[in-house]
Amino acid sequence: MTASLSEQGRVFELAAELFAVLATPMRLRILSALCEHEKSVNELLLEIDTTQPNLSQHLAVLFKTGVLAKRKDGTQVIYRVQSEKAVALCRSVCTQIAIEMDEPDAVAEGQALSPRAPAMA
Amino acid sequence: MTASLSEQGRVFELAAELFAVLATPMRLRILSALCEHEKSVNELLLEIDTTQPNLSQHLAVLFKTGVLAKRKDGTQVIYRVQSEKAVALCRSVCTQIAIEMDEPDAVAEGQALSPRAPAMA
DNA sequence: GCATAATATAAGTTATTGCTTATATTAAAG
DNA sequence: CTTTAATATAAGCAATAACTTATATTATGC
Repeated sequence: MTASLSEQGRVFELAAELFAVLATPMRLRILSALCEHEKSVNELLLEIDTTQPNLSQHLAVLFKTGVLAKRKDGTQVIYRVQSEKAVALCRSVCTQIAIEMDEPDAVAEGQALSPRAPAMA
Repeated sequence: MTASLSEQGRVFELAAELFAVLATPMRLRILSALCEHEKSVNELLLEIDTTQPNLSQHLAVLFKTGVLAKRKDGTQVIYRVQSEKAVALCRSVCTQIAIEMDEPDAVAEGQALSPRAPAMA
């Protein structure tokens, strides 16, 4: 933290924006699914359990913020990961959380996301 | 990404929760201020430019999620960073954004948070 | 004990967000 | 052309979240 101090305010705004984009389980699920390989909306719809419009909306958010890229193939639209850095971010957080879910002991001593729930933080 | 696959759903929920906690400039500012050293609410109030209740509320969020810890000293409450991992996360994101703000060139080629705005992603 | 300083909580307001249902677009197939 | 498949957009709604103003709590100093 403690960025350049000159445009610090702007930095925090942009960082908060990025965190907000990743702050929903649906979008993390989508991102995770696309980590395997690029997929069409229909393919995603098969494994993600939501409605088509809802999926489209989330994809739009991820696209607009540069996390995903898309390409048209005939009548289909194929999405793929664009920002490897965003993926790396999610991966490290999720990995850490998964670890702490398996080790409920380490949680008690103050590195948890929540005093009760195991987490990353 | 792509966590344990067993409790993947829960992992995404917790990860999204953490991201949500960090998804506001105010809380990033607070965290940044507390990175220097622990501070009382009043001290924070001097450098953060918001109202006292608003600050208290944000501190409560950061405390409840384990990002901050607090300690009472007489009539004061002194907050400090509890989750070094959360700090590391913010630091890496903010650093990356600051770098990209200084290098508008690198942004154009698809690693930006937004097609327009420079960012982390 | 009373006044005051420091912090927290409550209540109300507004804006945003995620979801749903319904409709529009676009392209391929026939 | 017309129909159908694939995706996007629009409109509406309910829940959440951040902020404000006002009030409550708690501890200290007199």
